[in-house]
Amino acid sequence: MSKPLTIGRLAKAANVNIETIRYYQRISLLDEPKKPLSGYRVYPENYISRIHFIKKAQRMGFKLSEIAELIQLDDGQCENVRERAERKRQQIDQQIIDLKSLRKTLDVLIQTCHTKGQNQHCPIIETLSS
Amino acid sequence: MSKPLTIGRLAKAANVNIETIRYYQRISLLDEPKKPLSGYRVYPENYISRIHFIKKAQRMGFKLSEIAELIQLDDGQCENVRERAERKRQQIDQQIIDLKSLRKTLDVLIQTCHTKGQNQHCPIIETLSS
DNA sequence: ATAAACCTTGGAGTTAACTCTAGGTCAAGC
DNA sequence: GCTTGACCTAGAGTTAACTCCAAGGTTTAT
Repeated sequence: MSKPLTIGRLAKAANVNIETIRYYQRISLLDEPKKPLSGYRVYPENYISRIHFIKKAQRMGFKLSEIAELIQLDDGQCENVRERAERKRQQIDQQIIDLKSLRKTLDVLIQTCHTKGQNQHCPIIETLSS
Repeated sequence: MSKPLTIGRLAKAANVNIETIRYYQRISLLDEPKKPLSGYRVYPENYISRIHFIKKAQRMGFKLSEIAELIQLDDGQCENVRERAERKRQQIDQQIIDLKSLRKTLDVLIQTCHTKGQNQHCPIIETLSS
């Protein structure tokens, strides 16, 4: 039978520092499994994907507190949860729009580089500051 | 004639704390205008949009050091600048993909809320942890 | 059965990005 | 012309998100 998922193995599997997991537990972003009477804590397998989720959301610019909120959407009653989800979705829409605009600016920059040679002053900042 | 753009007015116009501007100057993300022999520093108008740009880029998940890089793309020679821009664009593409996936998950959650009533366990985390 | 590797608790240290304070200088309005 | 609010410099303090450390207890591999 396969080895129990201790904190160290979880850290390796999820590709984070072991201390990061303890930190997430301290701020209750992750639940800490009960400590068995003797021995080490064992983590359920789905903690791996839970950490992946956190890391991905972070890369998208969410703060840990926002991620905690997202996770809570998952198990809350449907009252104003829907409203919160809708607000979050709007934020995301805006973020996508902004990123696309930045992407386009970079495209222009790259094109200018290709065709005009060096020393062209590109409109990267001006385009994005509207 | 209009009042000179001093640091305080710039802060107000760009909607940031005055100390944030001083901080950006300290880390040379913004140039500090020369201090006139007597009186206060005056900032060019385009500093307003420059700060807007910084803030927008930050909301998209760029670190200040990355933003400094983006700004430098603007006035560098074309040598490997293009390469850096292309790498950055790829990052952005991935970020857009991830955001779209998150958006979709939220949509599903919202729909489920609408149609199924409360107490449905929604797949928000599972969907995003791949 | 013992050493190497791993876990536990508690707390301290680090980095990025601000934000505030103090103690002084300057200038715009009454 | 003087007061009061804005600016200046230099440095300290704060918050989020880790990351590291010490001094022990536990497991596993040889």
